[in-house]
Amino acid sequence: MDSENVARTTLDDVARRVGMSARTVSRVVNNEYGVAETTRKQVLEAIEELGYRPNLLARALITKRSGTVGLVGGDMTDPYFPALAEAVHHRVSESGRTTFFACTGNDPHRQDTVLRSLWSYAVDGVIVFPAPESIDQLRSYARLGLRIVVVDDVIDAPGIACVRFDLVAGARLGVRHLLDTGRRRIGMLASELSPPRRRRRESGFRAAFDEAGLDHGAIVRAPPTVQGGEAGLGRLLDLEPDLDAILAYNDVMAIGAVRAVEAQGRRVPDDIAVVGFDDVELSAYVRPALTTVRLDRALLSIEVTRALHSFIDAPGDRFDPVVLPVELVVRQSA
Amino acid sequence: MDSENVARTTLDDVARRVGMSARTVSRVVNNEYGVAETTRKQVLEAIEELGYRPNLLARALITKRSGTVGLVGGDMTDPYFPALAEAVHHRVSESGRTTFFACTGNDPHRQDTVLRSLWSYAVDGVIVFPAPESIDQLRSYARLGLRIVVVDDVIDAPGIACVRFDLVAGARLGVRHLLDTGRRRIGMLASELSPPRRRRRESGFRAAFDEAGLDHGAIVRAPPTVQGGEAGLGRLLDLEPDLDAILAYNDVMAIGAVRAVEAQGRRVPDDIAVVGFDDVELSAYVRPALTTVRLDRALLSIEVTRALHSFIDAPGDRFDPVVLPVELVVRQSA
DNA sequence: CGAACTATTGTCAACGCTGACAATAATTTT
DNA sequence: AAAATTATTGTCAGCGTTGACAATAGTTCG
Repeated sequence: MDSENVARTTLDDVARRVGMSARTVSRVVNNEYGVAETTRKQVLEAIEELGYRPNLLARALITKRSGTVGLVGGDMTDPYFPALAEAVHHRVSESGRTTFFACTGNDPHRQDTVLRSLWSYAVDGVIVFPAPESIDQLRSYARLGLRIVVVDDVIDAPGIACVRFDLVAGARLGVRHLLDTGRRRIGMLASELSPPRRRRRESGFRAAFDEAGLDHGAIVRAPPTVQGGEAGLGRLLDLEPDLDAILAYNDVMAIGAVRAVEAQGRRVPDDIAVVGFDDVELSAYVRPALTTVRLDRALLSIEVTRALHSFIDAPGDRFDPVVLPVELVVRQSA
Repeated sequence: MDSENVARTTLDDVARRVGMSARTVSRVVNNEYGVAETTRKQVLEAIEELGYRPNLLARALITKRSGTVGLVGGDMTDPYFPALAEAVHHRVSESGRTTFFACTGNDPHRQDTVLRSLWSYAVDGVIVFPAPESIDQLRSYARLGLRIVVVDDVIDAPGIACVRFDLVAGARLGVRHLLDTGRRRIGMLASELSPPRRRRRESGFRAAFDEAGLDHGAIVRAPPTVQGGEAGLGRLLDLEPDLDAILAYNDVMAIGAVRAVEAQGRRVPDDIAVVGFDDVELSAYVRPALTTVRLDRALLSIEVTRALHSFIDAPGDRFDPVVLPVELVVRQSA
């Protein structure tokens, strides 16, 4: 019963079986033009019988294409990721490709490992939520021929396309909503993972106050997690004890903030209003339901795969940066 | 500036640069024994200068090993998955391997595509949450030499290891807790995705009543999502209007059930108690916090990678099935 | 009927790497 | 000093495919 020595069935095996050359079998497998109908049938039968499966490694080694796409995120446990991943997968599969997901933990070193693997497996392209300080790394992979779609950053290089949300506008929207509803002591919970160049929510935050002729409130950075949100809110309150609103980096931090506020015996939104970013499913389920700046994943998945496909199908290596609109979803928390 | 024709640097390129054979360079790259220290340095320099990166495709084609592992889940948006994925990734990376994630949408056909890709890329092994009705498929991939660790199902075949939680005990635990707290009209929200052989929560549910000498309540199957939980609860109430407790397939359904109960103007747990399964992070954040049967992901990730590594490192293709213990986490919902 | 096609199949090299083993140079041993 | 040993490097084939092109058989046409 034991069967360790299961040498994979190869083209040659199938070829021998039907008394033809491997090349002909290859033609059948790839649905190429110019195979007699009778031959095709015979070959297909033999393939079935022998359980032949093409070796994609060998194929990709020659064709330099693998029919796979990589989606590289920072953190799978960020609830923003999974639904986006599903959507991307879906769109990508329409072109007959398989998507593999990987994550970097926002560590440039891990990102390098991941990209190396993907590149080396001749993926047709990757979509990356870049780890901090990894622009040069991305550039160098692009130079090696890897087609890259970068989310949420701007990198001007051949082979790299950029898709991002208009986060500055998003933050403005959030702050304006808070100002409009009478809040004045507004703090911001930012992410400590964002490198300076990517702190666009913070820019928007400041800009909104500038435009209103007001001074902006304190900005505190913490890990973009529930715990981070809780801790960050504590620090924000230390800086500004009579805070009446906060803008959070994402919904997860916002949820942490809400928890921390309530743990203090204060109420959301009565005492402190909270606005998040993302609009993950969770945000509607939580109580109070989160008011948040929606970063529409359906939209993102469309644009990101469009960029990728344009790279794959077109000969060029340029793609104009795309900026996606955002919208404020008002629920209960603000 | 344009640089489309970036032929990858190969071993030969490096070899030519230092005036040695490709084989020697290969030795350096793979840290093999028997290279002069001076040569090694020269080669490393050349590698650096030329930006050489080994072509893993070519390597894997020969060695039949790729240093990668696949984790195949049904649904990324199930919050159980991401943290498990992170944990698995972490453990796997300790052996120097990279993990790729893929999902099947619980569709056997998609699972086939995914496994074919992974197998074909010579992954060292895969961890699979199997799609329904896909046992034969898994068997056949095992026969092709793919090392498989199956979660939550039992398949007796060489090359397949099985790791699962003791869900029967889990359901019993849940029901007993409900009975102990005075509930009598207990319904169950099951998953419509589970094929009969995998309905172990349902078995446990029934068993608990048998043991108590009582008749069990209604079982309703719905999609294992928040919406599914909401809808399922509605149907359960139709069947049994004075329900006072439910056991849900997972936390996500439980959350849906809680929402539906509250939408009806009833209270959790006062009117209807709810017990879930999984213990995802979310369950502690939601209000009322969920009472749930914890399926410890840390534990699962350990066992699952242990199984995988035993396959990879050992010559055998047998691995005794592992059954993991569960525990009831009592919070507010029951 | 021979030339000119078309349809079908085959041959061979190459993709970039490593396994097996051979060759050479340097060092030790007897 | 010759033989044996070790350290270092090289040669060659082949992993399983496909691209480029050759060859053969079958058809069409003037």
